[in-house]
Amino acid sequence: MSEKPASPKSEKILDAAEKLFALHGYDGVTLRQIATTAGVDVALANYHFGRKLALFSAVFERRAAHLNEARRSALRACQANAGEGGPSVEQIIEAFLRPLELAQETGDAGWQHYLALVAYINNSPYWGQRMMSRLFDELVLEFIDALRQALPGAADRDLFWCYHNLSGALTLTLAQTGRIDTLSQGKCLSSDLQAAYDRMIPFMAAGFREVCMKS
Amino acid sequence: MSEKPASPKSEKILDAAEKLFALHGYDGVTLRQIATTAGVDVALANYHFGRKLALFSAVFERRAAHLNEARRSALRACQANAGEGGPSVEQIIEAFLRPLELAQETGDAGWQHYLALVAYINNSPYWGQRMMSRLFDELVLEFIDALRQALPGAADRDLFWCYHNLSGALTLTLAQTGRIDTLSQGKCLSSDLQAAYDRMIPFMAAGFREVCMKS
DNA sequence: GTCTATACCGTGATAGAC
DNA sequence: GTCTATCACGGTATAGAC
Repeated sequence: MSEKPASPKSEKILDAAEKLFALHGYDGVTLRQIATTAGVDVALANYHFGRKLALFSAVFERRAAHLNEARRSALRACQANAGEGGPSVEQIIEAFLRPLELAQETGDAGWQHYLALVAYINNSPYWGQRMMSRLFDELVLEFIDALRQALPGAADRDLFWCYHNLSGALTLTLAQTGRIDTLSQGKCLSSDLQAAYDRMIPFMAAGFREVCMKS
Repeated sequence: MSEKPASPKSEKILDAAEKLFALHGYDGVTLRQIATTAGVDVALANYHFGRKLALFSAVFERRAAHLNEARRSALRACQANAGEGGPSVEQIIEAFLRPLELAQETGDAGWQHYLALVAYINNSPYWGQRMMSRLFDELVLEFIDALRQALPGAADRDLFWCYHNLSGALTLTLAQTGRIDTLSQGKCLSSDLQAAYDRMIPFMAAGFREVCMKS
């Protein structure tokens, strides 16, 4: 699972780029800032990764397989535990979300930055279509298949739009913008992922049922 | 409602900036691109608006009052139509969403770009907290008050987190990234806002009820 | 008051010397 | 692997035309 880094410094570069791209977006970050943050020379990023865009892609790809694996095994586990009818909508959504919470609970700040970067990319009219599908569609379609089974008779269009709602709420959560902190005057905190997921799971499950089972 | 433009060309600049900022974000756009798109000289943006950041703010502010007014009167209207108990969760959410649909149906592409820009800002860890609250919190809190009334006994924290889910789904919708087009293999289209809102309203209403009325 | 032409100077990505 | 040079492009100020 853990590929050995090409070099210690190239990992530092990826870490720095991950953090800065997540916060400021692709164009909001310079290679110089990345190099400074990583404590290396400006040209080293170029040496290891080539052009800026390739570095961006490398950051995006670095943790994608890990993430997909964690989600896939959570889905498999809940499918194995479920009876003949398969897992419930709640269980499937939980399998989709909880691995993200765990990733951010490891204390590895890198995961938090990575997920904020995914949020940035997913919500971008420019990058969203360009970069998400290749790495994530296959697994997302597995989840949607599972949901289709849990929601007999659901129309595909309804399923996809419901997934869109889930994806949007999740994206805003991962971005951790701090907006809910202000809006709620401190009653809720962007950084409190457990509170977010605890409510997202029943919320989304009820939404899926309402829209997909109205028949 | 329609303030007269400071000059014909300054409106062109705002239109161009709105479109480009929405697509590429603040740092992804140069003043030269904006000027070229607007068909004016580079220095004119500076003359009318000052620094780049001030132009960005001007774009963000230009349509905010219109949008808030449209939403506020939709809320007032559904409150007036409702009986003693006040409007339902569905009606409140509809009042929150439908004005956006209408704005984009006027054929004015500017509104579409503007709403995509709001999506960009709302989802940005950098701009989200910095720019959303001043213009939008007051009205959002009115909506949350209405929801609190429609969901008796709801805890504030639950209400805010549910609003966060609604806001996230809406944000991804407004960004119109085209991702759902690919994921669904054309069964759903980002540009089909009516399809999105038709499902968002029952979806979100069911989610609010599930989380806020579990008592 | 509105707008254009142009110049300034810092900073960016990237390539080539070491 | 690292240091440094290159050269284009960025935001912005100024001068003056209409």
